[in-house]
Amino acid sequence: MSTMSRDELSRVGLQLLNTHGLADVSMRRVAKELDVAVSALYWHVKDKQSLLGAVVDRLLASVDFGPPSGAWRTDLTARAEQLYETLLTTRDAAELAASALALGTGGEAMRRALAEVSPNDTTTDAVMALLIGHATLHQQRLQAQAIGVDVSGTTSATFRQVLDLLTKRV
Amino acid sequence: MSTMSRDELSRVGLQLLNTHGLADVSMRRVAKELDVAVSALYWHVKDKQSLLGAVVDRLLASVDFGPPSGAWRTDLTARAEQLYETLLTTRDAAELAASALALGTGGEAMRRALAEVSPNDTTTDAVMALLIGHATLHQQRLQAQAIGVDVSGTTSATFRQVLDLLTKRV
DNA sequence: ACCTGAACACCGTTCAAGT
DNA sequence: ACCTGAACACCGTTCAAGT
Repeated sequence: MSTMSRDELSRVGLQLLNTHGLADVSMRRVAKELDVAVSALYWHVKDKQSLLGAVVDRLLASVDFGPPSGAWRTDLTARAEQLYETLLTTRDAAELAASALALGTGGEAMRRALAEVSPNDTTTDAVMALLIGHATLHQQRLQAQAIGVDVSGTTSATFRQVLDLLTKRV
Repeated sequence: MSTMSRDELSRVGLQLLNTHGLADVSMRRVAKELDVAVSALYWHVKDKQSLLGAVVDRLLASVDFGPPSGAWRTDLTARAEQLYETLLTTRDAAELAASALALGTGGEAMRRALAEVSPNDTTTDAVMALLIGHATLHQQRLQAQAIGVDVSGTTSATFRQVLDLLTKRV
């Protein structure tokens, strides 16, 4: 009677991600939140990676890109920055997305959104890599600053600078 | 009498990484390999992340860069490709390095090696991001191909192409 | 079709106690 | 200084059994 579904699982998963971080998005935690047995989850979802993939997809679905303007450089930059912001804004989202992408269990919407306004595949790949890589590295700054630690010698360029370098405008 | 040391731990860790993958580099597994109690490890190492950081550092120490030639584009490309190869050659190395870099627990040698031959910080940051991002995404291809699954719509550009795009040669 | 309960084989970390 | 043993609080996954 709990109307449990794959969609419901990813909702709870995303909520746990936001409030407690990736470490707390466990099968047991999600089950507890839904007040069901852990084993019940496996009826709706293949395994944990598949659940995490659904969480990434739900997160990406919340990003609203709007229609392309026609100027690819503008569109690509705008979309990349929107995605970058989402990855940094949501707790542990960069790590989550990276792993989903690496395992092929989610996050395809990201690549699709970029490919739609990209002039060619190589550029799409480059922006994807930059996005994932820079977001991953940015974590260190946040982490370090939070503890009040020396931050010199770590990633300092903004995503925008790096993106401009790639699209040849600097 | 077992000559256990921080260095020894990272040696065993790297060996486990190569032979069994990241999932098997656990405190308990390393302890078993050394034939000591798990708790003994905590005398030599703060926690698991610190052990993994030491493993990354050991891996990077095995890369031999050679002195700079003077032409930054050549040097930067060469070093980036060497690092890229290392990340792809060693099992789960991309994921491991990404997490160590993100948490600030290891991998600084990577950034140092690139900065040494890079014209400016923004370029260093860009190459770092590309390196981590592209290596992460590349995993999907390997994973997918291993299971004989459709690989279209995934990262297809080589690291070299993407790197050339960044250093403006295409 | 959908869910429970119990079990299996693991985790990281702490800490008193030993030598 | 360095290590053991035991405990604590967790994991993901499977599977017979229930409704």
